[in-house]
Amino acid sequence: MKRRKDVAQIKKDIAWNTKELFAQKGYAATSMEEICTVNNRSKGSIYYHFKSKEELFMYLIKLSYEEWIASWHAKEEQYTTSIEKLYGLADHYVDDMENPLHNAINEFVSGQSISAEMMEEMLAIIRIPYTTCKNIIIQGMEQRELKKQNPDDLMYIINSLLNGLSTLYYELEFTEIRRLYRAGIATILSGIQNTYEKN
Amino acid sequence: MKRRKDVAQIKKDIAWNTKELFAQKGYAATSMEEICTVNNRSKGSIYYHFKSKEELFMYLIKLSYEEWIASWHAKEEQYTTSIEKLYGLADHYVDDMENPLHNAINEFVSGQSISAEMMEEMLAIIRIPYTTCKNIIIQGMEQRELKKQNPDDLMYIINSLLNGLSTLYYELEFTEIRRLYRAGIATILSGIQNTYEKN
DNA sequence: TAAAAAACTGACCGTTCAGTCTAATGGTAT
DNA sequence: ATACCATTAGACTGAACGGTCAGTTTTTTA
Repeated sequence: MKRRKDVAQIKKDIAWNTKELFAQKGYAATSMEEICTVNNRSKGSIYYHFKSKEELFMYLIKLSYEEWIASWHAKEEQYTTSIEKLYGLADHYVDDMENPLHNAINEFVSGQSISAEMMEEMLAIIRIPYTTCKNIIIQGMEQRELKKQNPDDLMYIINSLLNGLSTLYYELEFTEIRRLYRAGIATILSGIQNTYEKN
Repeated sequence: MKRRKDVAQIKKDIAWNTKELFAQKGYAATSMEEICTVNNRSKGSIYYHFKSKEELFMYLIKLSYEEWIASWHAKEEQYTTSIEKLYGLADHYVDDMENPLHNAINEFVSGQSISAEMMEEMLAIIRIPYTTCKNIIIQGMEQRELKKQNPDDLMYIINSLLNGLSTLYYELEFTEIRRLYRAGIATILSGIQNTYEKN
């Protein structure tokens, strides 16, 4: 009863092969023909495994975020303090930056033809990194490494910073970008305001 | 010798009418037919004023950023300290957030069919807010309001934070978002790390 | 007021797209 | 060997796309 090939694995392969395309060109501008090309597969084959472009995209998004959170949990164990974890999280964002599906997702959900439940599903996926960040923050406050304040606010702020830095992809070298991510965390930790009076 | 209508004004009208469309649906997913609809104009009329969809888009981007920097310069005068200006800049980002062309721009430049000089032009436009931010930072350091450090680093960090926060558009209320922008600046100013030893 | 120029229209064109259909392929069980 | 069926290939479809153009209407010119 065993199949020639593991169908689930084929679906994953197709999705991963397609990630770079969606990440670089966006959802609408990526054609099914191009998807066929990068997969060395025919249209019939792709449509045998996915009933639509939309479904393939959603599948890829889910897969990517599952991968993201899984590899973070693996990394997280090697850090102890929450401050180390914040720097580690910054690194994790950098490692993931080469294929930023973020823009494609925004384009996808902004397009009119999206059902309510799909929207809900997408929002739930997007919230994963927020939760990850929030947990670190809460730990940091419990351990008194961080000042006590609204954890949700801080979660949004740190996540926005790390997301926003990804736009430097086209402007700076990779090592420079990594340095800036860490500098961003350092800045948020220690602040930039001069505590001495002027003069 | 005066024309019935000012051609330059018509071009601007068309561009502004189209802004929301590009902002919400992205570049590729916005069709010329839709652009005609929101302008109450025929295809021929649009193409009479713009030689291509691409040109219309570039024109809109330029216009938007000119508007952005102009209205900022008007606001800036009412602030004195650089810290006030940073909060003011955050507000300015919020005011501009309803039609974020940012994603459309990313999609546009990532699409393959873009000439080198157009790419250069686009990058120059995108750099406008960076420069704006940098000037505030330099002033802040000169006035000793801010700690001395690499101004470029800080410019990238603050800009990334303000850009990144815009993705909260779909998740939070407008007043909540405005509060978070200010909280973001406050956080960067004073830092989050506890300066007391733990225990 | 007649002629020229500017502004505009919408049918039309070639191309590209997501998705469909059917025939071919090849592994597996009997 | 044969029958079966999961899988694949790629020609095909209809809709939608960006862009063009011959021709009409409106305004300016002189």
